[in-house]
Amino acid sequence: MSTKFPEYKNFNLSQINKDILKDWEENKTFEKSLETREGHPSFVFYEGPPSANGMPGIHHVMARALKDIVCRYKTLKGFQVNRKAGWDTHGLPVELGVEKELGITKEDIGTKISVDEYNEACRTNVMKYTREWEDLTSKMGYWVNMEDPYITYDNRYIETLWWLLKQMFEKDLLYKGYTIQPFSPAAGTGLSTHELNQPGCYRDVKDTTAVGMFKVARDEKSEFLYEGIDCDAYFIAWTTTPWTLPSNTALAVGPKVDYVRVRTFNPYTGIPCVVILAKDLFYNFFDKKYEGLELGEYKPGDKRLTFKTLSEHKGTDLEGIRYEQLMPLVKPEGDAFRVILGDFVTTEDGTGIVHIAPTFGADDDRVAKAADISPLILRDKEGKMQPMVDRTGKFFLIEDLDPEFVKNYVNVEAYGEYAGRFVKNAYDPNLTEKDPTLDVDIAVALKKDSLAFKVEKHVHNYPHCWRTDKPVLYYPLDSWFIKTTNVRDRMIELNKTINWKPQSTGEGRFGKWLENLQDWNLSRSRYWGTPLPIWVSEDRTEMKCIGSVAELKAEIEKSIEAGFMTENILADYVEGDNSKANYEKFDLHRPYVDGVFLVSDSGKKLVRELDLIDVWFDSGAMPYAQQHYPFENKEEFDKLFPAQFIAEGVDQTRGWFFTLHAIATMCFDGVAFENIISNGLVLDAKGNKMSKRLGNAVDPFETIEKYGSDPLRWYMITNAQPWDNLKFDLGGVEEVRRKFFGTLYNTYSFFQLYANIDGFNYSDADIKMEERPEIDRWILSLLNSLIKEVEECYEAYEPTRAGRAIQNFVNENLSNWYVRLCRKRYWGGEYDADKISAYQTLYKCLETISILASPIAPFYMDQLFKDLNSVTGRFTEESVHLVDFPKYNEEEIDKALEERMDMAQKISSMSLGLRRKVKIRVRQPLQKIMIPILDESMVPQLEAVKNIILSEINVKEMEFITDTSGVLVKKIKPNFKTLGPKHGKIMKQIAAAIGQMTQEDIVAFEKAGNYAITVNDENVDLTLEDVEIISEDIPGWLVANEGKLTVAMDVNITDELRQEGIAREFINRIQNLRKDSDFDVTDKIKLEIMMHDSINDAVLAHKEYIGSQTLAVSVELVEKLAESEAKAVEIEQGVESFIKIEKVSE
RNA sequence: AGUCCUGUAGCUCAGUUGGUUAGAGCACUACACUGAUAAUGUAGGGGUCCGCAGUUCAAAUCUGCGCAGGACUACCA
Repeated sequence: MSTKFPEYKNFNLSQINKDILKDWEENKTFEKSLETREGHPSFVFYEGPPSANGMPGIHHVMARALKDIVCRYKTLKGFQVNRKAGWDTHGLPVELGVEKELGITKEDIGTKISVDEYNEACRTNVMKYTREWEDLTSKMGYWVNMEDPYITYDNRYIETLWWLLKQMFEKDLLYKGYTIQPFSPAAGTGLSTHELNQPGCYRDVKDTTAVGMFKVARDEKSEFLYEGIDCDAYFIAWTTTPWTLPSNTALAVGPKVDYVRVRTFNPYTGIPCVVILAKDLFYNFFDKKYEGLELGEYKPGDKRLTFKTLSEHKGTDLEGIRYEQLMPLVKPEGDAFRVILGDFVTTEDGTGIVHIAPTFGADDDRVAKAADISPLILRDKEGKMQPMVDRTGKFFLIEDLDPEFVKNYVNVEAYGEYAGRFVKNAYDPNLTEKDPTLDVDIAVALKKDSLAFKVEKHVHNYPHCWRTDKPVLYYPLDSWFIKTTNVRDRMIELNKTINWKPQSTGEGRFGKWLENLQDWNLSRSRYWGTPLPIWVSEDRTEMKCIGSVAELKAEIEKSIEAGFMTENILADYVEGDNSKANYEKFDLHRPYVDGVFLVSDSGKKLVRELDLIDVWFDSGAMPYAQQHYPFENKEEFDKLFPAQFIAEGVDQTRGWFFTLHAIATMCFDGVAFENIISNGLVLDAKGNKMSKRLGNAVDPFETIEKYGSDPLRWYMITNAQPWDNLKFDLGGVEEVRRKFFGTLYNTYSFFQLYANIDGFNYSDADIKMEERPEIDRWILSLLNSLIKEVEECYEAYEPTRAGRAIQNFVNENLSNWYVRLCRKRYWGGEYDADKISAYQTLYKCLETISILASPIAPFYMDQLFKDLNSVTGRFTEESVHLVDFPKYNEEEIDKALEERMDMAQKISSMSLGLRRKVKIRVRQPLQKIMIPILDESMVPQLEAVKNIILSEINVKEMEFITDTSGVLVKKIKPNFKTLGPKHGKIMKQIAAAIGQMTQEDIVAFEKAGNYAITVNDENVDLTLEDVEIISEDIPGWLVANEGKLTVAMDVNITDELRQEGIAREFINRIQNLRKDSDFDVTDKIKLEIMMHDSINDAVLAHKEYIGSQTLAVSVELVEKLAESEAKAVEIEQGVESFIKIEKVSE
């Protein structure tokens, strides 16, 4: 054990970072933090897997610091906190990265490059930055087990996913359907919302829009719309994509929207007609100017369209009314052309009646399905159902359709006009933007047939494919779904049991999302990902879902017997052997699984569905898959699930948080996590998003290298609540380094300096609390309050508050008050009980801080802990991260003491302020201050801290004035908190009445204890509780006040005081000189002072005092000093002397 | 478009159950202190608490409507 506390020449947190890291590695501290907690209750934490195909950024430090803080804290509290790292390895970003690197597109996969080669490239590429990730993890001090991470492409991981999928399959939660999804005909692929949200995808474009006229079918139901008219009635509906009009099969009206029936004329052909539209949008189509005109004043070709409102109807009145197909090119197979209700219909634009083409709009599809309306479907040569537009973006050619279908459903002549036309010119290699579009041609045709009410160009925001720059279509695509809507209510219910930080993300963002939950689209038409383990017969009547490798192996055997396969790719796999080697004998990825054909129970050949599953399923399944459950860890699973804590960015709300929750609900009917922190974004100092492109991204490696990770972590955690966005500013990191770590380091250096001189090693018994001086008991009281507060904050998952409390304690209380006031106790003098108490108290504070702050600043706090413990050996643990969290001692918390020290601080501060006002420096002693006493309890409180105040402000006496003489000028203020509830409305008058009280009134009030006033003929009885009386002034004195406290200062300087002041000036100069001469703190000196009339008396009178303060063995006043060996000093304005100091050897 | 978050000093942030002089740090200015010294303290200037309306004796705080910034989701005639 060392005898000296280590001394540092400089303070380099970056170096400490490296030293401690090395120490942790050598001593296996992380492993020990788990081993020493073996057999303790476990705290379950899940690590959300990052993808290692990109470099880690500064925002990762944020999320990981949060995780680390909680895990380290829980370890201190005695829990065993296993944390397994993981890698997210599948998915589109990986594939796109590889495509870019290899310079290929999706279409090249399987042609220019084999699927096998492609996936191999992905497998390599995805781990490209593994080393950088591991490096950052280590340097930032994030403790997580990187030795044995879970990797989502591992066959064992995939096996668990298959098992989960099979659970869902058997619960009937998997189905295949189609949805309307963004589709890029130019790229021939569907687009994920992620791709659609790339910057610049939504652009303003100018398209031809049309208002179509849908003729109301006249029957019993619609008769009221034909009442009193002599022409046809039409619903009018607007569309920005006229090419979808041939696929119209319904019209939607708003249930609460009011509609009007208007007699007018077709603006293009002048034919009389009646149109129906939303009342609110009436004037968008009819000009107010012509309101008064008679209908008959209109002549065909006129610009001024006359009109007359006939009747009003509710949206609900229109529901169910039938209309004639607008463009009868193809007949639908089922029920269609009916008015339905749509909750999304507004009267913001259009006509308040919405054209529904279920094959080309997501909303359209949804409402049509709900109302049993058929989409307009064609049948192609293979007999497959298709929308009117093929995958290249053109209307199907007649020769590509099933001839039987064409015969029965297609109006060949009418359809032929449009067959083969591209719906956007951009898709047609032969066309430019200048050529007439299909939209225009359709609009023209409608005009000609008197079926268009308005045709115009319109600018709207439309999505474009980020790869081809061409417009996107909404298009029906086949997909596998998980029926999450079946468990929606259960998910909402379970979500209420989760502790979200912040609460609003759980209730609001996540909760609302659950309420509007749609089925989870599981399919991805890609190559690198977990294959869907479903095999289907060609006629789609039979299918099998495979839930394990063993099951697949057995099924392949059957298939070989049936003659569909010749070889079992799983032949070498040994069931029950969970070793890595056994699972590396095969590959569950494409293309290998695609080559597997199975046999159905009735003997049909089964082919695998080519889809991969959504990568979010991979990560959402990590609670089970990281354990290879249920193939391994089946028995102890209740110890591994659910997580007590997870943390990720708020952007994961609909990602990881959702998939974790969904899978846990469906497969285990429980929550996957109990407490969760979702942190906000890390922005640059100006509040902009960081991006490599803009060059404003902060490099975490550089930052840690420069400052060390402690200030970085401390800054990130304490600057703002983690769920608020952080405007990251390196200046803030620097400030934290200086203000918090610098102060703490200074405090330690101070302690170390004197403790080493006195040989303090905490071997003495603890000085009893009651024997310690006031100021020690005070800082210990605060320390215990701090332990309590910090513990509560950590328990509540609020590290920000914990860090701020610690910082405040260190800066304000420990350094700025305790150490400052106690300096003299350490300096010189005997090694007595007071000094021991001082060392023990300061030591205790530093030691406790090192533990309390260790979760946030793991490096420096460990260094501090080790440095302290290296001499005292108070802990057997070698690292702060292995000890137990301190217990606070309620008995040591003394609120009265904290309060009176607070008064002492205020009085000192006011007194120093007064000195400044009259320009009397603190070194000059003054005779006394006076403090008016308003409340008898103040006297003992102030008595107790009297000496602290007097020495702090360099004043000899403190006098209390109880106002019997009436010298105090008092001020009275109403106490709104007590008066408000009692008197309510007349508060203002009461306040005014109190304000007008005279000095005599106040004195009388104080004596009697109550006071009656009359306000608005109402008698109000005031008690002393209802007011606050402070003394404001003492006439003739220099006075300051703050709150209830008032200080009056005697600023007369007697000769005696002046001499003492001069002595202190001397001491100051001598100390400076000692320091300039590089003397050691303990060196003894001989001192000679040159005489000067103004100082001689002072030096003589305080010779002893000067000597004791400057360690001078002799103090001599001399006539003359040679200039070469003496130093000139100015004691006060115009008074100069010379001093000579000389070191004396022992 | 919907949902959620944020808006307080030049900057970064506190601000308890509504209670009457709205705070801290940084930066700036001045002064002081200093054997903790590449520190430190004291004071000063600096505020439409985003706006408007409402509730209340009393609103930075509660309610409503807006505005601005951000995130996510969606994309619609």
